[in-house]
Amino acid sequence: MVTIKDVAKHARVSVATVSRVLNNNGYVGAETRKKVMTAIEELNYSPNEVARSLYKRGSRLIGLLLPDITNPFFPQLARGVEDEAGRHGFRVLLGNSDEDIEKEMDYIQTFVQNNVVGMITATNHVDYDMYQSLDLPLVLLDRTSSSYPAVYADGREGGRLAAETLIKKGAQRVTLVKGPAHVKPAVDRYRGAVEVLGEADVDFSVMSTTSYAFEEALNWAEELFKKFPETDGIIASNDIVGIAIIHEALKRGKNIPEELQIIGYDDIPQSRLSYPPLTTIRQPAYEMGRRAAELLIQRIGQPQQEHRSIQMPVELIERHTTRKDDQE
Amino acid sequence: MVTIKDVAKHARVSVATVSRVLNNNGYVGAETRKKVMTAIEELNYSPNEVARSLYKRGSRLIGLLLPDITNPFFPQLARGVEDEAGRHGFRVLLGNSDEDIEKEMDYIQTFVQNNVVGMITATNHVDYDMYQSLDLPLVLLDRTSSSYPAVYADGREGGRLAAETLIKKGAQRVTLVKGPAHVKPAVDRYRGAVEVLGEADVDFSVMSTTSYAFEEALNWAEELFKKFPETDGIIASNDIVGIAIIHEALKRGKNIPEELQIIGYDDIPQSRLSYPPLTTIRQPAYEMGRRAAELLIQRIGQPQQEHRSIQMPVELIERHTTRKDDQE
DNA sequence: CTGCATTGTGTAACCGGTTACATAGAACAT
DNA sequence: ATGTTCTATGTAACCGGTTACACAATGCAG
Repeated sequence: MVTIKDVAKHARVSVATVSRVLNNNGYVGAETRKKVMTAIEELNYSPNEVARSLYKRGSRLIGLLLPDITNPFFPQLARGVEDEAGRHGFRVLLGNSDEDIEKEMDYIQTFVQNNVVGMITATNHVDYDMYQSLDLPLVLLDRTSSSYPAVYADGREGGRLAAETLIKKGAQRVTLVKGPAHVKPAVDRYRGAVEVLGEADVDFSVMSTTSYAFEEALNWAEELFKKFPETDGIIASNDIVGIAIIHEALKRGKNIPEELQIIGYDDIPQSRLSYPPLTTIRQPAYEMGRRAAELLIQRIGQPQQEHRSIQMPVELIERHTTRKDDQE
Repeated sequence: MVTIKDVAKHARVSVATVSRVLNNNGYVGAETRKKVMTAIEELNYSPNEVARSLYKRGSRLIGLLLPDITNPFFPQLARGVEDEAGRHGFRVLLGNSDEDIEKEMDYIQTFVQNNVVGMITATNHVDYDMYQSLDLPLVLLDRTSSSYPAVYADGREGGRLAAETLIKKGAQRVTLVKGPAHVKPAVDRYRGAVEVLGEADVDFSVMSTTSYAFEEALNWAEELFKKFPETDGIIASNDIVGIAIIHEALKRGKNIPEELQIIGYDDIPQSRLSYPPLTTIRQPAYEMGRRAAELLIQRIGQPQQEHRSIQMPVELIERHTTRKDDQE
């Protein structure tokens, strides 16, 4: 490994001078600068980030904690933060918590041990000691809290929008699929939907599910049709179960959207690929990730700043699992 | 931040002693050990990984370079390596190359700057200087090379298997979708399929595509049916375009699998969710990631070892876009 | 010509760990 | 009793950077 000392020796200057040209601070003579530059070139030197980080007490790393990148909603968030972070010279240390506190704490410890300069986390547990005692810039992503800045989409509004849409399009017996109770955004959108359904002139039932896992999505769908065979409008807890429901409905010979309307949540990329393509409530995932990184980097610059949260708009993406306007 | 010095002071011993109890090496008296342990507890101390890494010239980080975690095949690889790495106390620094050499080189630099102890990479460019001059344990994932150990699935065999299956099930006019030319595994499976199709008594045509992106998948599908409306068997370049093809076929009123059979590649989780569920060639992605991490960690232990590659089996997953055996 | 500010460069302390080496007491062998 | 080995602990060098500080040369004002 070629170190700053090698460069210094090669250029016949001190390490301090090399460091100064690297960081472009302090005084360096034009002549000297050139010598150093060539030495760096010739030795193909690149500074050790670890050493720098030790002295500076801060790396160029950002910790990113997500529930599970295997769920197609999250890779988009991740790319958003990664791309924006990269644009500012930061890199991402990624952790999947699987919504498990143990893992979450482990990762946070790792982040701290590696001197990350900030953290972005999609957690339901900001109120734990672990976070409280952290004195790092921190931004919540896809989650909210009164104590930290956050970037999130309005789940309640999303839930309302889904329910309103279904009602407006003439669904009479709505089934609302409720996501896992320990996942905050899932309950937000559930509540939003219930608010609207409760006020409207429709029958509705709720089916609870306990996970978003692919493997179980088809089971939820099957269970749903067993319990509520007469339903003519389904609000899925997310696009995955939405797509699973399309599958199951088609299997049972239901006509979509004439007999049965379905509306998903998230607008993951594959929801336009289903047939019929899934109507859904879009969360701008990539953009959310990007904004979170932006916010974090801003706070790394001025940590004192009072915190600002960003609520992103949700949006109805009308595809073909809902009817063309069926005004009452 | 609480450092080893604070602990030492608090326990009235030297930093060396604290370090010795932390690492469980050297001699430490029972009494002293206890004192140190309590001090650690009381101060809630956890050692700074950066400092350790500097001295040891090696962190507990592994660099993982993937094309794009937004493509659902890769998150599974990523989880495989992450989980296995975690089991051995390693963490993952993730980079998305987008199959772009610039980005790839940037990430590699970041990895070495951060003293990663090893790298796992899905690259088509192992032969570049960047890699040659690297003296880190390195394993290829989902790619091959004669110079490095690799974990990959047999693409040629997968292509053959897909073609054989379609032929055996009675397809007469096969369309083979060829993936991007610069992605190695894509051309392997293409070649495998061509081998079999060339020998068989069927007509076949090839349609070239230049990306795996979601946004374009439907366009490829549309183009395919325009160019080859009479096809009765399609080998998709991966499951995403497979699913897009199902969509387009259904839209055009084709009966699947009676009129048209489709076979995908990868077995991403969502391919069982399509309707009809997609028959596909499975690559054991999670397991591949896991094995790659395993292999890498092994090599970190004994770097001299001559390198072993692991070829994982591909497997036909018969779902409902192919017919129940239609023996000739 | 003198004094002060500006420019250029080097020396060494520092970041927070690990470990080689020194030192000393205890245990054991002869 | 003495030498040797084992156990226990501390001191200080080291990892590869950054930067405070010291010092010298130069420029410029008065």
